[in-house]
Amino acid sequence: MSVGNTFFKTAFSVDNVIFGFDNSSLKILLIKRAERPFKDYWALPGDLVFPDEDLDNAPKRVLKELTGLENVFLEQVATFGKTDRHPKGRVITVAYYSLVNIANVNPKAHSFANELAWHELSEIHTLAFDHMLIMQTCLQTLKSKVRTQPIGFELLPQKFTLSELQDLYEAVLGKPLDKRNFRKKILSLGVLLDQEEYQQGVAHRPAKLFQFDRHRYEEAKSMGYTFEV
Amino acid sequence: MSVGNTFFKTAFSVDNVIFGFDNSSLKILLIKRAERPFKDYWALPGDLVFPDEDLDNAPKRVLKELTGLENVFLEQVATFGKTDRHPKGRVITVAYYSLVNIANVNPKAHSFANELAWHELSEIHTLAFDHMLIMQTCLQTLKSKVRTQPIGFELLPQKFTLSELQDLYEAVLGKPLDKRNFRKKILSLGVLLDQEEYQQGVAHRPAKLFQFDRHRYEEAKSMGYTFEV
DNA sequence: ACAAAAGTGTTGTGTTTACACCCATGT
DNA sequence: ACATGGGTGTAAACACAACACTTTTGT
Repeated sequence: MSVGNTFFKTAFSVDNVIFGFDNSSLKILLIKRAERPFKDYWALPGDLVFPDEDLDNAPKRVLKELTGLENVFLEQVATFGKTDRHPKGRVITVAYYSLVNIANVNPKAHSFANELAWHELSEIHTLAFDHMLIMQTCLQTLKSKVRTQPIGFELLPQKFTLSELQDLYEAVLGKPLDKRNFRKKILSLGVLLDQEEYQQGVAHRPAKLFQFDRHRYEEAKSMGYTFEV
Repeated sequence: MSVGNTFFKTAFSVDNVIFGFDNSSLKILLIKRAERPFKDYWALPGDLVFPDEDLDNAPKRVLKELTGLENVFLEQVATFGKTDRHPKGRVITVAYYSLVNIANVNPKAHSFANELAWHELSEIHTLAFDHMLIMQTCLQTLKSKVRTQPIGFELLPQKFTLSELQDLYEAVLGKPLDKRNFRKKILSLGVLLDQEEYQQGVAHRPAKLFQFDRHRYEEAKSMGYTFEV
């Protein structure tokens, strides 16, 4: 496996599927391409990997440039490398997904050169390159991960109600869940901290607010416990 | 995302963790490196990706060169891209794993330039580069996949006994399983075809041979059914 | 006759599902 | 007073775990 010059013909990028949750729907952050190919198409935010940069750093950098966020959930999903996936040359891309709380996304970042917007998942039908496929792969990963690991919280504000959490799970899994069973299950995990605090100014019985206990959450994660919803 | 020349400094490889199962132990196929760096270390078989080759083709090519096998189970696992993972330069590598029946591996392939051998998993303690990490990541993926998808069969000969299948599961999962529960579970999936045929020449009651029903297996796979052992 | 592995059911325990009504608040 | 979503328990069905003895063959 010698590193000969003939092999430096391939470029290397990352693409980031940034999930957010708002008004009970699941969204992802897209940029509108300003250049050809696929000019004016919506696309996943991404960039080439710098030659002196660890691979995992590239999606962090992209995320921070776009949203101002650091230290959020971000995981590698898969690598896409068909020879014809980029019309301008050979570009292999590593897909990542991240989970962010939309409210925390710095709006200043939107003054970025490219047009930037949250899109509801159900309304995305075409994207540049093979980004549809990449997006669907990441969604699939999110779906299966959310059922067995407590990562849903990453998409919510610090304090949330159980109904908000349930709406989120329903949006991700794309199916309705039983309220009583959902609550029993999620509370039995012991990763929710009762804040003894309530919603205010709602035209119905105010809901209790919960926060999630990052310490117990880490324990649960490392124990690979199972959580079927 | 323009494909500028400054970015063609990175080389691109695949590495393949080839699992086999033999004498009730799980093994992987390693090559002994003939060149520096890591001369005389055991390493995962891999190669650079050709500039005009689909990424997924590269591990197929590596597998075929080494074993003579085609059309076996092969899946992408993850991509490793720390800047310092290869002492000679920047090499990003995509890890794949495959499941093969050791008996089918063409012994002629062993006349390959490099020394080639099956190693028991429990006896592998050091490998070249970051291949230990890659191997462990693939093993982890195999473990979790084998619990929920019927991929174990890929490691066995066409006809096998239920005890052989159980031995395999025990080797992969690293823990003993209850015989009666295992049989109930596996038969209830309906992916095993009773061959009405028995072992011969064994010094005990001969076991029934099963074959697995690829058709039903595909159905089960696509239905994402769950199978906890 | 003995050794070796094959084969086979039942019962208790825990988990999952299905389901309907009262409660607290704002208007 | 009414509309809105919040909050709660129980019973039936199902899945899982634990467990021991008989059968068939070769030597």
